[in-house]
Amino acid sequence: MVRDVNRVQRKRDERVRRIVATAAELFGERGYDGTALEDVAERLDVTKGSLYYYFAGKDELAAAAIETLGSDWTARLEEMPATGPSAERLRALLREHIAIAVREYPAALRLFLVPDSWPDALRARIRELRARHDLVFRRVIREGVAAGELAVVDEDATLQALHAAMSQAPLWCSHLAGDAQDRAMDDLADTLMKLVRA
Amino acid sequence: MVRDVNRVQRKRDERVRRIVATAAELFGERGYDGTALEDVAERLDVTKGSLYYYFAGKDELAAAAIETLGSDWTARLEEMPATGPSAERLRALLREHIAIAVREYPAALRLFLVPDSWPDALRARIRELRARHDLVFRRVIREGVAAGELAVVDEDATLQALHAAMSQAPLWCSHLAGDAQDRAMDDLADTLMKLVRA
Amino acid sequence: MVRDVNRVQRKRDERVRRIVATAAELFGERGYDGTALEDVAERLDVTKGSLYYYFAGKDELAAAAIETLGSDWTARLEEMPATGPSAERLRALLREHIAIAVREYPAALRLFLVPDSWPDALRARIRELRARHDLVFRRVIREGVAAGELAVVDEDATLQALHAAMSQAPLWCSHLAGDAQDRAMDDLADTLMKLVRA
Amino acid sequence: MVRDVNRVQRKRDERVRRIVATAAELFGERGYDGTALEDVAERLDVTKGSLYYYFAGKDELAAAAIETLGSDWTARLEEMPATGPSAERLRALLREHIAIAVREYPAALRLFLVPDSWPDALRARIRELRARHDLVFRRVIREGVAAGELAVVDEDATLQALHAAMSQAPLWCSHLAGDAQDRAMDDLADTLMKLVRA
DNA sequence: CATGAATGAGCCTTCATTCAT
DNA sequence: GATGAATGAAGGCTCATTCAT
Repeated sequence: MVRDVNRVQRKRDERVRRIVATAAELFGERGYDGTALEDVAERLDVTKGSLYYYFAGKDELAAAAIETLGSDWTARLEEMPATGPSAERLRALLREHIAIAVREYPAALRLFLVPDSWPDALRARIRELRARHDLVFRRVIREGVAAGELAVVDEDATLQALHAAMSQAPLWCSHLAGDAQDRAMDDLADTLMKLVRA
Repeated sequence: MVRDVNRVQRKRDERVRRIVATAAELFGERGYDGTALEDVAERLDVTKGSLYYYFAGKDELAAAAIETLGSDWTARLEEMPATGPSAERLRALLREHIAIAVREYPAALRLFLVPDSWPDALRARIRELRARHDLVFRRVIREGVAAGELAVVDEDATLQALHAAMSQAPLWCSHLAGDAQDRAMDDLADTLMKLVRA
Repeated sequence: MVRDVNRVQRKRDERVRRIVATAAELFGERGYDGTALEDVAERLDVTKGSLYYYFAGKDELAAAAIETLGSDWTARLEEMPATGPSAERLRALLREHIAIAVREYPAALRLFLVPDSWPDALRARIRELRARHDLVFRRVIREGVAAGELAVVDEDATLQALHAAMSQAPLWCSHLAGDAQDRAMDDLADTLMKLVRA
Repeated sequence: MVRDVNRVQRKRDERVRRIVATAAELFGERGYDGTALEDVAERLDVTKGSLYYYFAGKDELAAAAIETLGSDWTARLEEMPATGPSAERLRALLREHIAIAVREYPAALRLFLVPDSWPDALRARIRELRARHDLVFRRVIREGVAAGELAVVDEDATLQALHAAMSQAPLWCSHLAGDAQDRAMDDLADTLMKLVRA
């Protein structure tokens, strides 16, 4: 019995996971308005109606997608090694953030930086996710500053600038390929490091 | 007679100007998809259909809005004094750009930085406008670098970062008031100047 | 005074004439639904609104256009020489009718043969015009039959068939050019003459 | 299972069939421009939007309507006995064609003979259908001519004339009833036979 | 659980018509 | 007389949402 309930539950979770992942992809690619539930359903090989069995509506699905996307992204940054000089750690974080933005969520810009186009209910949640995301960078910078390795004019302004620049990277890196793209990402990371130079 | 023609023309121009201004506001606030012609018309106290007397369609209206907004903005930056040390001139440009973004086009972000949500035909034009806009900054930086007053890791990356950060300023400055807002804008400008520090 | 009134009247008539002629052209080319008053106005280099000074609305203009077109067409056929053997006269009439249809009113089909797409008020009038038009051919045929030069299975059926075939000529002759077109029209006329062969 | 799939499919087909039939009726009655999807929906007692579940748009629905109508019609003619003297076979074909036009597709005229009012995409298809339709008659005539039983001035012109006359039959036969209508159709068929008389 | 089907609101666009100037 | 301007009613299309099966 309990076994069964668990199995059923696991199956449901797995299904929800797949739906959310697909939705995140599409919302990321095309934005909230540009993504039709039909598209999500089609990519999942189910019908539109089925989605309503798992989510109350488009907004809820979008919320879950953002949640997932934001959490995954932050998690990957949080998993990075936390030792060594602050500058090196920050450089690595920036580089990884840029790479994720360019390669995996080319339109995360829409998810994180233009919250106004999302239904009201989602905006607050987006802000929260962003704050947690922010913390990963803020901590390193703060440590670096405390240790005298880094210096900033203003912590908030610096973080805003960093995020802004990184999130827009896809807009001008996506069309590059191979080495050229890697180099562009390196250039951006190096450029941004000047913001915290002592 | 000629007077009359002129008067009529002036009146039409004025009307077109108002429509475009209103459209720019709304497109800025809600993005392309989020803005219905109905909304634009309503804010102008006319009916949807009337807009078609002046513009062939939503795209053309959006194009005009972008055009106007972009040109005005660039023009104001181009009018700034072009003498003195590069660093000072650049600082002034950044500060002015930020002020315009925050105070007048709080949602220009959507017009300039998320081109993917715009119809294909408009994206190219947006890119062009942005390029011209870009040139204002690029020129000063290049001169400064040539004169040894400034230094950049990479010109393109630097410009992208500058623009990205400035355009997003409204997202975190708009809710501040008075002095606090001024200080935040100063902080951002100062922070960004580090990107070109020799 | 009287002179003036006359002059004014003549001017008005001339203007009405031009409007109707233009409307006839366009209705002929594109049909009732496919023709916008804007188009008519534009071709006349006036504004849409002006048309309402001369006609109460689209229907009335269309009525006048049909009237004119129908009358002109019939008049041209009525002006043809009325002497000689019936067969020759009929052959000439058919040939001329086809030529007018192909060269001048390529879409008269829409005016004469599909009356259902016209507003109710116009359909009756169209039928009348067609009847008068019909008479031109009917008379010659009747004379020919009476004189034993021609023979028909049934007068009405023959006339319907003649008109139908001639009116549709544009559909398959229009795309031909020069001699080929002339030959096609001759072939059709000759073919149709078999319908009245003794 | 398979049963179910079949049942669902059959139901869908049946629905599509009804929609197409209704659309054909209305397009036939009022032409392409004169028929609003709203009208089609209303006659089917559904809402406009529902039609889009089955057809991508007005054009596609119109295409299906034409297709069905054209195919059915041609099929019925192709099924007629293909033996006996050419003249007799042709006479039978003409008579049947006229009967179908008058009794079942009184407005086919608009579908087949006024292609100019149809969107470009459909015109080509209409032409194709008409060509296939044409072939039924063309074959018999060609055989008859080869056998010396029939004679034509020009094959193309003859076929055009035949089709034109037959398709317009409804315009002047529809209002007749019973025997009178039958006689009118006979008269037309007999009249048209003169076109191929040796 | 999932599907097919249907709905209804909303959007862009066209156009005949009206009217003040 | 003519123009510029505005209106309002359609009409085509999309899509989130609902629901019976």
